[in-house]
Amino acid sequence: MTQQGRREQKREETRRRLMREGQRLFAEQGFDRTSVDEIAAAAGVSRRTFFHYFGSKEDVVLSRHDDFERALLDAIRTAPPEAPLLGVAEQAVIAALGSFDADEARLLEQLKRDTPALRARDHGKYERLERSIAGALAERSGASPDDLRTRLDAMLVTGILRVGGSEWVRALAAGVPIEEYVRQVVRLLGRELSSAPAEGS
Amino acid sequence: MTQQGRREQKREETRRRLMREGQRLFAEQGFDRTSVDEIAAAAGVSRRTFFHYFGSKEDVVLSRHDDFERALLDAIRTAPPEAPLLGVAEQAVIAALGSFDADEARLLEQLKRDTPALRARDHGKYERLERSIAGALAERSGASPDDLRTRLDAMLVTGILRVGGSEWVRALAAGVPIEEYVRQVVRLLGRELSSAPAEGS
DNA sequence: GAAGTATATTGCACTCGGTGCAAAATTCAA
DNA sequence: TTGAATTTTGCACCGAGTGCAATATACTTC
Repeated sequence: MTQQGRREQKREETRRRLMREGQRLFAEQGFDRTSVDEIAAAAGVSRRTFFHYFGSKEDVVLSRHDDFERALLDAIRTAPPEAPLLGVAEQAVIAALGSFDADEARLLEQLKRDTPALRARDHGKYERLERSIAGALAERSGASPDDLRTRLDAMLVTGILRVGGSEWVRALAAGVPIEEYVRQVVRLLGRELSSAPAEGS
Repeated sequence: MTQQGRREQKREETRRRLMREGQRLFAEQGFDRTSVDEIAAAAGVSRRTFFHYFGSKEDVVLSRHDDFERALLDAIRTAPPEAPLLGVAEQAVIAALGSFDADEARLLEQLKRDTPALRARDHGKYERLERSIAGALAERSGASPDDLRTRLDAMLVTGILRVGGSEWVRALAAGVPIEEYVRQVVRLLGRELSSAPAEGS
């Protein structure tokens, strides 16, 4: 057992290099004007190898989502069973967004702003996330993940994460702490929805 | 002026044929296992021409969205200015979903269920729709479309449309009228959110 | 250290979606 | 009928993504 994890280590290293070079090129010349071949070459690796690390070009940018998805789902699962939905959402989103590098977040947000393909893929991820959240919520409540209420709840959590996250990044310059920001988002949402719709029309 | 709009008429006809054949092939063999060449051939037109009618393969299926997007946005714009958000959402979603063919909706829902690429593109459309909704809401309220509250409101409307629509299609067999269904969705949402989150944690 | 096994990397050929361009066919207005 | 506007088409091209088989590299065993 001279070196147990040299393979794994090298793999990790290559992955990082691909991400670094990818992000750099994207930032410099835009997402669309950067080809996979270019990224692979910059990372000193073959085009074919690139696809062994990332399933798509978009994943170079969006793979970070997997990290905070995990954090979010964990927070939902470990929340006290009697907590109200918005409370759970608040904690979960804070947990997810907390582990986020400011610079990287800003770049990501900017790339998403001017790259339709990236936005589409991004939303595709949110769609899958929403399903996972529905699953986690269903575990908590004992209901089915396909239950209407469960789906609506999942929709809310996802929406808070998405909109809150994006707006928070934009406000990052002001140095607002995440906790406070998310709390305000949730408060705003609660107020918006407590005004009942017209019942008779 | 023998024929004023024969061009336009023929164009419309070709478009319809492409959609019909596309939907048929998708239903028969699945979205992924149907190529653009196949659709074009079935419609008796060249592959290149296909792309003069649809920007992408997905659009063959999703172009209907444009119709009910218009209906939705119109409903938002013409809503009384003092109406509460959930009321506006309710009316708008009813208006949008009302003009929907049941069979086609079911096929679409099924295709979306087992085609990731389609789901992704679908969500991409919702993303754009959410922005449009934010714009319409901003017109009403005088706020900016980038305002946090406006964005959250737009998120809610989109979510109601998306989840409500999808669930409604699943329940179509039971013959529940749209109005009632959407109203229940909104009521459920309102109840969910009126329970305030824990303020001190 | 050498031999053998597992895994990573690579090149290659291929499919498919999508686009630019210019020529040919069609529709429309004079 | 002539000529302009527009549609259709073919063709060549790019880039993303995949399957496969060969080669190189890391790890294990003796």
